[in-house]
Amino acid sequence: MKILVVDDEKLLVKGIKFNLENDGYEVDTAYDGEEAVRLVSENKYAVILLDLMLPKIDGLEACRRIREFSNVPVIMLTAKTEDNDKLIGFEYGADDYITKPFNIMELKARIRAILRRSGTAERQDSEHRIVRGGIELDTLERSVTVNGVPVMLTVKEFDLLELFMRNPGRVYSRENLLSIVWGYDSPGDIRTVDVHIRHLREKVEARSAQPEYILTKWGIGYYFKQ
Amino acid sequence: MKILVVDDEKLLVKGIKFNLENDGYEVDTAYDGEEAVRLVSENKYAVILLDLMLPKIDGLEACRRIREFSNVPVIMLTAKTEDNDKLIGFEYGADDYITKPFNIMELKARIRAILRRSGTAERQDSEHRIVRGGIELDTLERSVTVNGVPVMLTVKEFDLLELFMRNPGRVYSRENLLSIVWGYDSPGDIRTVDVHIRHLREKVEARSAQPEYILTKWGIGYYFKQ
DNA sequence: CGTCTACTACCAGAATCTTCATCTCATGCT
DNA sequence: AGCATGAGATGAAGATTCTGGTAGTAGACG
Repeated sequence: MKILVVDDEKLLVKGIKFNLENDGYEVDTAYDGEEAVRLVSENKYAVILLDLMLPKIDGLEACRRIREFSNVPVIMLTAKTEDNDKLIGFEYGADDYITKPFNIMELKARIRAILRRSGTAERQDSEHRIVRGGIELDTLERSVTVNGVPVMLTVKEFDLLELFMRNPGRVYSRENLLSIVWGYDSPGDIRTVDVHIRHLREKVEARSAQPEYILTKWGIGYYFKQ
Repeated sequence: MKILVVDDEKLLVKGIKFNLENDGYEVDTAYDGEEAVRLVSENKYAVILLDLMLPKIDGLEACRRIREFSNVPVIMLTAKTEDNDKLIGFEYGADDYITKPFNIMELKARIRAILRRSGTAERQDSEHRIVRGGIELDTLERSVTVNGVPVMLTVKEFDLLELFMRNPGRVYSRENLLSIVWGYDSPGDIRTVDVHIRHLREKVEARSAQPEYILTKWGIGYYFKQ
């Protein structure tokens, strides 16, 4: 399951690569349109993430050229300003688009949607309902119940919980969480994570002082009970 | 459940494909009449959306040729100007027609109607009457009653309500709603959705300040009470 | 031309997020 | 065991973002 990430911001590319690889995808990278087209012609990708603004050949043109020989799904990464990017993207053959800045959770959701649509390898984590212990989470409804009781979560709380529940046992540092849930360009304070974890525990745990699900790995970060 | 979309406006095709795939249909595309006929001869489609103006072979001729070997339902996509398209289309074997520009809800409704008629896989959401709580919605009459009292809705209000009632609990972002209800080429402001939601609430809810049916998912969008 | 619908801009209040100070507790050392 | 240290938990306030409402304009339609 290979994904190609194309953007001239190397930092962004590295961040996305890191996160997607952690999710079990294989990730190639390119920094300009020419290289992107070449890579696509030489490899078989499940999805391509393509920035609009690129050196040499821009994203739209690259998309058009790719379409000449491949039907691989393309997700365009667009800047917020340009309202029409969406349309233009579709016109040139893109399958979806996402506006920067985005957070990794959202990007992953789009990738899952694309893979589901293209029928590629229905992975366990492409499900929109996740149940672990007494916690049930539905990403379409963005709803959560604990032992059958509905719980209202805020956006950040929900995104945190979804990430944890998709990867139980895996420990995330605060830096990881900031970059995944808050976005790659979050300048935020590291302690902010603590506060949201606390709020999440208050809503999800029976006794937030002795958490049962969202546990602390001392000196490292947080994780969801295996 | 495969659908073939044929139009030379790639933008339009992509938009339709995107939306129909999100609804769980499989979508093939073609950009001229020749390719369309070839695809139909090689695949089994539940419905074909066929533009009138096409390169190589126009829509009518393509429709006629398809009819020589297949009874697959055809919905013609016609430009607004030509009033007689309808008749001509039927004459050449089309089953329905829809004038551009249309919005996705309307297109989906036509597709559902065709599928219902052709007896293909009677899906739950192909019903034309939906009742949830005190709200009854009839897509054929485009009428709505709340606790038995008829309510007059505008086009946008009705489309919003229909979408919500077909997918209770599912949360839609404003972007989702814009692209689904407003259409593939909507340049619209995101706040417009809020205003229509408010109007809808004023007509459907007992107290629109404490909505019972059309609820807000803070930071995400709107959804219909489960 | 008048009426109805749709769209946009703007504002105030509410919900959420962030920051910071303080408290508590796990850890490692003596 | 007792203590120092630093990491995590907690509480509260300020900043920010989001929503719902008002209002006014544009556009469609008869």
